[in-house]
Amino acid sequence: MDGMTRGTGRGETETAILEATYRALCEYGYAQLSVQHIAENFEKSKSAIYYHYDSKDDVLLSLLDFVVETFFEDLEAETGTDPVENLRLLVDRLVPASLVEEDLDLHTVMFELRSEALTKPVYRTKFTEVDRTVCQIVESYVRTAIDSGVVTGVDPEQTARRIQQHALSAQTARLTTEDDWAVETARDAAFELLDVPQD
Amino acid sequence: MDGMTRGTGRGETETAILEATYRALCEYGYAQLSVQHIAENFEKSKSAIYYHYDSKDDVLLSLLDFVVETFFEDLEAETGTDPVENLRLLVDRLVPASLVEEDLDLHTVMFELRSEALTKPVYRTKFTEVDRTVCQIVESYVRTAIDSGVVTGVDPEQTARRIQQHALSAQTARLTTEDDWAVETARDAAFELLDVPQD
DNA sequence: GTCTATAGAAAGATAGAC
DNA sequence: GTCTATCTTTCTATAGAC
Repeated sequence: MDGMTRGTGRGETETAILEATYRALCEYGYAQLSVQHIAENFEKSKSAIYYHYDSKDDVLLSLLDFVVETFFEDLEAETGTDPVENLRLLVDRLVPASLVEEDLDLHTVMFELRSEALTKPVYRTKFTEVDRTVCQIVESYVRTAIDSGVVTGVDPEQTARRIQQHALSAQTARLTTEDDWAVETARDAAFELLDVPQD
Repeated sequence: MDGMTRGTGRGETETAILEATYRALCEYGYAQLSVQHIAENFEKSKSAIYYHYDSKDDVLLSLLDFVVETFFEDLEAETGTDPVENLRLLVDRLVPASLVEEDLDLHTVMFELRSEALTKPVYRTKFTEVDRTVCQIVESYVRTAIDSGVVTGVDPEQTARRIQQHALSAQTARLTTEDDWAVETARDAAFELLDVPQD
């Protein structure tokens, strides 16, 4: 039994293909990505990819699910007992001041796939769900903080939506411009909404 | 002399090619775009495109300039005399509640090109400049409103940056999800920053 | 399941006539 | 400047051996 693939309906080879696609997508971007590029990041041959997936589109749709799973696993990892601290950590993960390479790659792949939502309804539906789920997670954390009495005077739903939006704009700016003040601006705004200091 | 091309260094045919590329980009998206698709939206042949441009990349880089010019022309159009009203109109153009098809296409093309900034430094540099310029424009409008005494208690630079970020997140959400509350959230937040009612 | 080899289509780009 | 025709490369996907 492979720990990485348990319960996802993906075997080891499928996972290896998706990881190769992930790396190739970081390197080339969606527009320049070919099955050959995927194969170069994969220990087996190009044909093996077609044995496990019907088409290039099929691989990329599976990658979408794979990446979204990873994103939410990272987002909800290690929760403590202090509601305000948990909220702070959540916002910090949603709008990180800086990214280690691993997280930068995840954001890059997410954004590359998101950009396909402009022309492909399946992608659009998926990212609608992603953004809704982010809002729901933030909202639940805000509600817990309110119930504990430490955070007051905020509307959980509106606050969650605004934080999600700040995360989205920070991500877009970080990945598509050279300026990093956008991330700081978004972080400041997000923490201001909660009347919670950043550290 | 053609009014549309004056001072841009583009002839009629170059402009027609860029307009065709614009339409093809809306229809197919950057990843699926081919020179053939451009030619299908163009009255002349594929070879004519190569006579006027060195390569597909060359066409798309020219489109980038073309689209950015159009964006800023639209943004700074028709200024009135009331500083607060001008500011309201500016924010309304940056974060429109809804888009007519023409503006939706412009935003779509801008976003398709922006997504290339992840892998292409030239695009990244351009969008860095775009976002900076948007901030500068908003900042100048805010300063004018402050000088007139109607808007008070805001830092022009920070406010401008936040408004630009709200515009970016609204655009991303509008183009990549099915939910439209994101746009309302961004608009509300932007107008709140100025303590100016939306209408 | 994985390989090599290749079919078949589409891509970017050019040649040469007009 | 624009055309048709074509070159060359690259792409997606498959065939058939192992």
